Amino acid sequence: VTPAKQATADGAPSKRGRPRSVRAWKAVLEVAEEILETEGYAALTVDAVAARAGVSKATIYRWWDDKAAVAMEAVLNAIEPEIAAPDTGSLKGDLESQVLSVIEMLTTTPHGPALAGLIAEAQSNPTLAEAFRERFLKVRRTAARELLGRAVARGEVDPSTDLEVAVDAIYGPVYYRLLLGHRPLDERFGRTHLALVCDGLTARD
Amino acid sequence: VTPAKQATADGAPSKRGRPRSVRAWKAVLEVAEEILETEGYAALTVDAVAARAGVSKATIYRWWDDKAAVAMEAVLNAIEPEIAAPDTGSLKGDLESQVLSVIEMLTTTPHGPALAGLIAEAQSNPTLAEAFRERFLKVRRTAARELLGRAVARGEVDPSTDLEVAVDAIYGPVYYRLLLGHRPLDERFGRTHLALVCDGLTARD
Amino acid sequence: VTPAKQATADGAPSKRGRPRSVRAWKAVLEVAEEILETEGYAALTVDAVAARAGVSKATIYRWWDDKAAVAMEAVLNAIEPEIAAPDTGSLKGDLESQVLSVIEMLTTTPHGPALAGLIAEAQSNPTLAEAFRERFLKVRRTAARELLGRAVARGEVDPSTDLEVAVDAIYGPVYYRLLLGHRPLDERFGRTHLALVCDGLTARD
Amino acid sequence: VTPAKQATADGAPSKRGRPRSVRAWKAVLEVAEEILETEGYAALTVDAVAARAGVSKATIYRWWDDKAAVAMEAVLNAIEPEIAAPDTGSLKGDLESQVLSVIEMLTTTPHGPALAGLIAEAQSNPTLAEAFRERFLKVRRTAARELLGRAVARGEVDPSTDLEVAVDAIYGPVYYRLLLGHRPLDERFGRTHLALVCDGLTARD
DNA sequence: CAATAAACGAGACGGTACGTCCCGTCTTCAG
DNA sequence: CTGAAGACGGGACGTACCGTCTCGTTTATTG
Repeated sequence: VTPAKQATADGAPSKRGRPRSVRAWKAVLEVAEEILETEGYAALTVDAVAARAGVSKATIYRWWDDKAAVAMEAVLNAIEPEIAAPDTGSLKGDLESQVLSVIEMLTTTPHGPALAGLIAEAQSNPTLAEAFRERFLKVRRTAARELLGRAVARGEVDPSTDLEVAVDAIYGPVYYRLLLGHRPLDERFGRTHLALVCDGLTARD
Repeated sequence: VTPAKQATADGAPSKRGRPRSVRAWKAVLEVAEEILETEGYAALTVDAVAARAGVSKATIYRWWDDKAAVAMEAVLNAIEPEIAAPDTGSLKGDLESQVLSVIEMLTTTPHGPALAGLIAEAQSNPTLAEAFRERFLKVRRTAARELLGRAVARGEVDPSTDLEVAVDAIYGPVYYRLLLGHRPLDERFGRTHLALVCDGLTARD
Repeated sequence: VTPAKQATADGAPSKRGRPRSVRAWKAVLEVAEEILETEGYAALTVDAVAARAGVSKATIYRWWDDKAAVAMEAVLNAIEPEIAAPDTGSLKGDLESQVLSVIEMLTTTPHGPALAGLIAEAQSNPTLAEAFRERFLKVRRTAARELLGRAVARGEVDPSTDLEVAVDAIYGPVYYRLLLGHRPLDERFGRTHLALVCDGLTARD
Repeated sequence: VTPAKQATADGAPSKRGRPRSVRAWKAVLEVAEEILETEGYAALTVDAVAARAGVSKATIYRWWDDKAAVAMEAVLNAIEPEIAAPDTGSLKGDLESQVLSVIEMLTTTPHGPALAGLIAEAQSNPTLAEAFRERFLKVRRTAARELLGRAVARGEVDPSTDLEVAVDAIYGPVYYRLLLGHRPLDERFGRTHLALVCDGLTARD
């Protein structure tokens, strides 16, 4: 994970001057994550983060555009590594392996509400929206596309299938339930949903 | 559409004193809609609505719980009637008839961003979330369920299919694209998406 | 004393809407005066005034342009009535009566440092400077001019004397000592100084 | 003019290590003077001086206690030499020679506002106040006292006159007009004012 | 001629106050 | 008794300087 602002335009940190404080950087993200997890996105204020982290507001605004940027980095920092997509030998196995673990992350950890808060914020913050797509969505959609690519190679899925639309079919309903909350987002839903998607994807032969 | 608050606790309007101003009620909703459509949810402030509508803030808060309630009613007021779901004789026809018109509404009118703003707000406002589900989602999901019911009756769809999950499969990707914006939400997407869902729903026989 | 900002442009308070809170108005000025007297001008912050007065910052900024305006009104509120200028029958008597009491006010009360702080602030705040001249200086200089007018009428002072310059001769050295602090501003100084000025003013016949 | 801080505690500059940069010292004072003259005391920030002078803030704070010290040295650097007090043979002549040139300096050069800013700052900075008295006021008051001493020697002024009070009578009104701005500080005022003071000082015989 | 020591530029840091904005509530008067 | 007007307390926002603190980089003097 890289910070939202770089010391220099080309992305390489400046070698001159006092180096960025790693302590401050870590403290900000830890506190932000903690607030997000315990009190939710609405309770995340820059003043609170600064106070709890023992950091000045100026330092926060030096490195992040606004509180949304802090929130996103805090969330990504806590989540990112877990994009596992093992090859189980079948489309259904691959899908369940990946999607059920995403659902578990969204519901059994505090990251689900945090991500929802981020997506909410993104509705009125184009910069955050773009960053979210680039740094969160992209890797996950790519992973899903790879999984689908394997299924195409195996002959399970018709090669003419639009994989972007397929990825939407897989993840759309998951985020739909996360954000709208009309029905529980649980394993049972995940399995039923994936069965339906699988049928759709493999029915083309 | 009924206002969020009733005049008295028992739901019956008071008979004494000055009657409520219909002018104020309409003006508030019109101005709110106008702001939502031209400047977006973030620019919708209660002060602005009150000033432009020539209405006092107290009046707004007398009728609505908070600005989110005003926003929701304004949006619903502008959208609601259009839940058409004609019987075209086939699942695919019914789905396209309904979903493509929803997509058109979300993208060619200013209601899409307004709804997205509302959903965003709902992430930190449980009351709004519940009201949104009850007053916006419910009717649309019911309409979709009816359409699916007809397909079951026709024998196109297996009776054991979980229709709630099917509705998620239909609408989830649409709102996913609306809220995340990673890909265009257009007719082309709608048709491809619905073809996939149709295959999934009809593959069970 | 009138507030720095009026409810309406013509100076008359608006009759519509919630009236200005007298409690808030008084609390702000009392707290400001208290801080000025105990901790000095530099310690006077809008946040501190708001917090101690139980008033929101918005309320302060609604009625005063900036903290300088609050400070000035607080100081004037505490000082103003005391512009006594009794007719003692002689120029020297009149001068001592007025100037020695001004010196006493400037040195034995906390108003001296407060006024010095105000004059300091006025160096970089033209609005405050103008208000200070209008609401503090003017009345005092007018009182001094009247006193000199009586001396002219009595024949003690030559009628051709420029009274504005005479007022400067009287008060200039007092504020000079107040602001520069190179020598004590005390009664002894006042008497010696006034004797010199008197000689100058009465030497013209 | 000597800098506010010395290299070592005993006042002797260290002989080891890199010597102080004369370039930096000059650049700081030049930039400070320039800002004072063009934008005023309020616009004088240490960051701005450092940036424009191509000097680090640390260097500024190594040589001066705070920005007030920089400002004072910059002002003194620009003004100091001109304390001329020629013997014209009469009190009035000497006074006009000295005071009118001071008034000219205060009004036709940018030093007047700069000095006013310094005096303002001194109200909340005792160190600056003391330094200002020692390094600016003292020499000028001494020069005035010498001028008065000659008048006493000549028999124009009574020997019992308190010369400190006389100096206040001479310069008090000048700084009073500079700082309060209620009336123009011009040559006309200077001549009228000095005539009055002269009358007072020579009326005692 | 290296080693050493101090001053240098750059610029990040904690801190504090600023003035603005919006929320949801409260208080008056007019109809 | 409602409604417009508009002031209120609260609290977050993002900005601006302050004076301090690292860094890596000169630049003289010392050994």
